[in-house]
Order: sequence, then C-alpha cells, then structure tokens
Amino acid sequence: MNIENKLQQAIIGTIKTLYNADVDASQITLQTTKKEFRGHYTLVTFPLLKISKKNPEQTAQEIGAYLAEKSPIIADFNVIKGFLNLSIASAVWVNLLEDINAQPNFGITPVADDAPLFMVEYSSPNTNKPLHLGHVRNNLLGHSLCEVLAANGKRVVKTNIVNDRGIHICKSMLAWQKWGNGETPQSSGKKGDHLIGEYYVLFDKNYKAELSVLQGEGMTKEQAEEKSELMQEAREMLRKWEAHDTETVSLWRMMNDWVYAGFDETYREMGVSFDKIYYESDTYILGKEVALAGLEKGVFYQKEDGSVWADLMPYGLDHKLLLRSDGTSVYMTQDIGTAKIRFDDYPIHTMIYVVGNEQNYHFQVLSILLDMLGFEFGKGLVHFSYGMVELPEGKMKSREGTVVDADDLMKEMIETARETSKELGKLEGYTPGEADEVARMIGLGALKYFMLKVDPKKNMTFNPKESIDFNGNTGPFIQYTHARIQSILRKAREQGIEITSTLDISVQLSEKEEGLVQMVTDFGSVVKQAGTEYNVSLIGNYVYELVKEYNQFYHDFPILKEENSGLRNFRLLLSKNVALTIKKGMKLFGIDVPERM
RNA sequence: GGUCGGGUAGCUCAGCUGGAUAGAGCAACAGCCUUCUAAGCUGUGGGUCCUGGGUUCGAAUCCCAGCCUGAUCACCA
Repeated sequence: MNIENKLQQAIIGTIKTLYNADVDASQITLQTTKKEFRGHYTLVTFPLLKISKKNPEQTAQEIGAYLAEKSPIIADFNVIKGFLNLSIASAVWVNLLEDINAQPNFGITPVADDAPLFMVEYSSPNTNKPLHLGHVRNNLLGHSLCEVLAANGKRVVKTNIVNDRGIHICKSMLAWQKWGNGETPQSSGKKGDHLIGEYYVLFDKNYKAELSVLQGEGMTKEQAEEKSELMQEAREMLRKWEAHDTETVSLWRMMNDWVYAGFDETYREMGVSFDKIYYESDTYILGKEVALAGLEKGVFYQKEDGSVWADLMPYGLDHKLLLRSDGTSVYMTQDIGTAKIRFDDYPIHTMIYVVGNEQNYHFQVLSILLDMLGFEFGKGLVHFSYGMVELPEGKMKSREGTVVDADDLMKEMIETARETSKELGKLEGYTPGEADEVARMIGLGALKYFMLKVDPKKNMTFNPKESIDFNGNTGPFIQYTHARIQSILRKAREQGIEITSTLDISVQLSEKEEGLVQMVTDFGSVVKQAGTEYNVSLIGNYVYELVKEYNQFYHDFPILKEENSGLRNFRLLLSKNVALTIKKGMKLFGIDVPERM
C-alpha cells in the first residue's frame, strides 16, 4: 500500500474514533502540501465539517492532534485555516525506499508473459515523401507511449502501417520514369525518401503547368483535371499496378525500397523502432470481405448503384460509404480489414492508434463499425489523438515550401547543440567521436523534450528560426543535471567514498526536499558528503521536473489512468522516475542522458 | 449548419477527477563563477484564467448560454 492510501486509512480511522462516523476514501480530500507551507500532505477539512460539526480550524486541530499522537505515519502537523498539513515520519519514507530498493528494477512493473498485450500503431508514413515535423511528433509520442506502457508491465507490440500504394506513389514513379534519367540514391547520393519526394514535387509542378495550359484553352478547372494527360498516365499506372503488371510492380518495388532505406535511417536517428510493419499493399483489399459479410448479415445496406453503406444515424452520425459502386474499398474499409488481421495475428488486449486529431471522426466511426460487425475489440479501440504542429506563420504548406523536414530538423538541432557546447567549452577533453555523440544526445534531447512536454491533444507551435531552447525547462536542462549528478558520483568514487544502497536519514535537508532526496538512495552517502542546500536543490529540481512530465503523460489517457489510480502518490512516482533515469538513462521518453556535458 | 477540440502573463506552455496568494520557461530588469559543471542559481516587474450567468463554504477547474479559433463532416488516404 502506498503512503497516500495508508494516510487515508489512518484519517478514516481517526474520523471514526473522533466523530463516530463512517466515511469512505472518496470523501477524504488529500493533496500534496504547497511548497510555501510545512508538511508533505494536506487534508482539506471543509468536506468533513458536516461530520465533525465543528469549525474548520477545530476539526483540523483535532484530527491532526489525534494522528500525531496515535499514528506512526505522522510525525508532525500544523493547521492553517481549514487545511491540515501533515508531515510524514522519516521512518515511513525510509521503509518505502527500502522496499523499492529491494526490487531489482526499482518498482517498474516487470512484463509477465501473460500480461495484457497492447498494440500501438504509430508513424504510418506515405512512401511518396520524407517524414516531416508532424511525423516527428507522432513518432516521439508513439514511442514514448510504448515505453510507458512497458514500464507499467504491459506487453507492447509497436507497429507501423506503411501507406505504400495508391495514386500518390504512382505520381512519383511516373515523374521518375519521364524525367529521372535513371537517377538512384546511389548515383545521386540522395537519401531515398528525399529522392522520391523530389519526383513527387516534380510531378505536381508539371501537372500544374499542364492544367494552366488547358485552362488557358478555355477549360474549367474540373475539365482540365479530367483531361490532364499526366494524371491519366498516373491513373493508368495505378491500374497496371493493381493488375500486377510485372514492369510496374518491379519499378514500384525498387522505388519503395529506396524510401524504406531512407525511413530506416530517420527512425534510427530518432531512436524509434517497430516490432511489426504492415504494408497497405498487402492489406488494402482485406476489408472488402468483411464489408460484404456485414452486408449479408444486414448490418450494412446497398444502394442501387451497388455501393455499400453503413447507417450511423442511430449513433448521431452520418451514413458512411464502405464499398464504392465499382466494388473497391475505401480507407475505412481497409482499416476494418487491417484491424481484423491484427487481431488474428496477435492476442491483442487493447489496440492504440497514434494518429493526428484530424482523424478523430474516422476512429469514432471505425470503433462503431467494428462493433456493429460483431468484433468485441471494436469498442475498446483507443485513438491516441494529438494536435498539429504549426509554424509561427500558420500551418505547414508543401506548396509554399514551409514543410519542416524531419532529417533536416534533427541535423540542425545536433549542429546547434554542437556549436553551443563548443562555445561553452563543454567539449574539451572529448575525442571527436565522443563530441559527436554528446552533441547528438543534446540536440535530440532538446527536440524530444520540446515535443513531449506539450499536452498531446493540443496543437503546438514550433518556431524553426528560434529553434529550440537549451535553457530553462528543456531536455538539456535535465541532461545537464543528470551529468552533474554523475559528476558527483564520479568524484565520490575517486575519493574512495563507498556509495552504498543503505539509507542514511541523518542527512541535513530542507523540510520540503527531505522526501525527494531520500528517494535517491544511491546518492545517500554522497549527499551527506556534500551536505549543502545547493546540492539538495539541484537533485530536487531534477526529479521534480521529471515527475511533472511523467504526471502529465499519464493525465490524459484513460487506458493509463485506469491502471494507475495510485499515481497521484507523488513520491512513489518519483522513485520510478529516478530509477528509470539513473538506471536506464531516461528510456521512458527516449531521451539519452550523457555522463558528462 | 452538425460533431469534436482549444482559448490562462508580451511569447511558448503547466495547472482542470473543485480547495490556500493561478505557476514554469523565454523575453525585460537587478544580483551571483577560488569549494560540485553559470546549459545554472537568487530576486523584481508582469494576469479581466475569452465573456456572461449558475451550482458551491469555495470555481481557471463543474453546468448552461454566447464569442473567438482549429479539425472534421468526400465513391481522397
């Protein structure tokens, strides 16, 4: 049982004794004590006045006095207005720490073989252009989510569905065929995904030119789009691809391989990975069967032209097309098919889609349709929806060339980190290889923290000119603090100070930070050695920042909430973070921490 | 128009399962490098928590109405 629960129980017992009334935990309003007051937890007495039939101060005074005398948990108390501030006895912290310390992984739930399996889909790029800023947010959120789930004892399958077919890739293929002169990543030295992206843009450019010529001849925009030879050729190519035309398929395969090689590089640099990759070229046909089965069962209906629809009016939504009049499937149908395949492939407990909020409606509908079709997992789908990344001047527009490329961005971040580090003289004594590594950790750490610290559901603004700060509430600040703690440890070792895992509570600490610092078991002796307020505030700040992040992450996602009702226990959380950070180098959020910087 | 988000300091954002004087960072200003790393620390100034009602002992937080803003509502993916 965590400290907060114990405290709640103690308070419930106290109320029973003092006022002979039964209350349940939900009536006990406990919060962590604000930093300007003394104490660890604060009981708000206002809700209890009806029971005590006394004024707030008296009630607080009575409960506090009783607890301090009778409960071994409480060392001290003070009352300010209706707020009862309680100080937890040091022995309680120590016990907690010893429990945690006794566990090999510091309280991170180990993943059991039969733990619930969560499949998380994220990234999901198109193969006609390189990854951009929006993907960066997606990848970092998706990857962090997986790490958080794993740290909470869930089995996780990270998955990625690659949108590798359709008219968009045909456009790139066609442009390459027409104007590429056989250019390859090898021949040009370009990254495969960037190369393909260039041809996609080239197609668009020529297509636009063609349209304006046609419109100049008096056609309307729609007529021109219909008449466009380029577009017709692209459509023809798609038809050939769907008919398994050998030449088209092999061209498609070759160009997609270039793209995948490029993506792999980007993913590696970003530090994200996948356990299972699905390709739309394999799955795009799957949903059709399921849709037809639904039609047969009478769940869906067919219009005269042969198209198949779902009536979602009973759910307060509209009618949704599932099969076109020519019998081909649409995006929604494909997603139904993909969902089915995944549940056939894995014993999935919860399926999570990390997809932007522009698809909120899509996933709402998907969930309902699956449910209508009788798949019990339909209702349990989670759309981990996140907001767009905007630039100071508004949305990214490929037409205006304002799209921020993921590779360029990471490169710039690392460069900036290197320059800043150099200016500050941080890179002295490093080999060039080590300096590269540190610059990489800091640059990417800044980027990752910047992306992750914003509430996922909100749109966020990214200012590429100002780039990302290295000061203040940033990744580098945490990395820097970590590096300094490592430095203390290093120096302690050099001086032959034994760092034991036993706790020493005689360390002189400020009231507020007592609980915090005691968590850092490994530092016990070292902190004592240094013994200054400065030191304490250093570590306190460090862990505090981490806790804020951790808390925030848990906040908005119901799947996590349910699993972590005890997460409001500030100190327990803290131990997890410290353990993760110190022992595992902050893998939780994918931010690497250098030993020195 | 329907549905779903968002609106908190000059800027970027926390806080929202109701609690104490609404917090950080950036920017501005004033201090602090012979002890452990100044990518830091300390302090000052800066608020109509979009507006108006309501519930409550208590509302940035919950409810209602309105305003602003974004997304979405395709035989696109």
